[in-house]
Amino acid sequence: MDNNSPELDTIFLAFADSTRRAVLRRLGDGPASVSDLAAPFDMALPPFMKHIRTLENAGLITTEKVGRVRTCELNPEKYAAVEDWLKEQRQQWASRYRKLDQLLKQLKEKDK
Amino acid sequence: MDNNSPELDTIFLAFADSTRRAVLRRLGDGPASVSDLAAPFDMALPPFMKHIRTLENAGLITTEKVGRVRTCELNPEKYAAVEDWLKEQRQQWASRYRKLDQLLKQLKEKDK
DNA sequence: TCTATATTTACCCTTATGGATAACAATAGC
DNA sequence: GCTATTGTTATCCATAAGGGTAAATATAGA
Repeated sequence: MDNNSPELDTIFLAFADSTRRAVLRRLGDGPASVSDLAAPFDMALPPFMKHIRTLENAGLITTEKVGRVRTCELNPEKYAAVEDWLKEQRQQWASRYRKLDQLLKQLKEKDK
Repeated sequence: MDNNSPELDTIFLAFADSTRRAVLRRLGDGPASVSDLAAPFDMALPPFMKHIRTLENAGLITTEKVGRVRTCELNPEKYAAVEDWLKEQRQQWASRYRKLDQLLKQLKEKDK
């Protein structure tokens, strides 16, 4: 993925908020309705819905409305764009900095 | 790292801009002065310096001024916070979604 | 010392973001 | 059919973000 990518903009911006990160974490346990997701937060529903829309626009979650209830679900595939970008960064460091090899190994070690 | 982390806020926000991502990419080739970094962009220096400060505040780069010239250098260690966060996300998916095992393997495969 | 270079400071402007409220659907259940 | 529940729409507000210009600073070099 090119650095000049509106997709990366929206994904990273979506990550840059603790409420949204907490929602993503919660959705890791499985799908949930908007009000269930909102419950832990001291925030009115309309602004909370904006966070949901931000996550959806970034492609990090999908939502579907059935009856009154909108159910949200994690879309882990989208994380691949971030993984790819980070991977490219690491590869570039490796090609330049010899002394960073150790760091690279440490980072990879954590993935295991 | 906790989801409720101002550090992650600043790091992800720093990533959420194509100019800043391009600067990071460039710094992967080695240290550079502010004006050298700014050269490829159709942007005045003062706003460009804001990007530099954003990256520095996030801890993604370090800068040092010697004489007239401020030299910027990548600080790859800081990327570990992001790696850790992504790793935690993946682990949570794995504990819940059986069918995501395949995706996990694909993501790890890309790291090699 | 004069001058060109490399920022830096001080403002200004427009748009985006994160929050709030109030009022409006739309559907589930009795 | 009423009523409570679950979103949604419409505004509004304050602050932050990304951009600009003009002028100041500081040092390198002739």
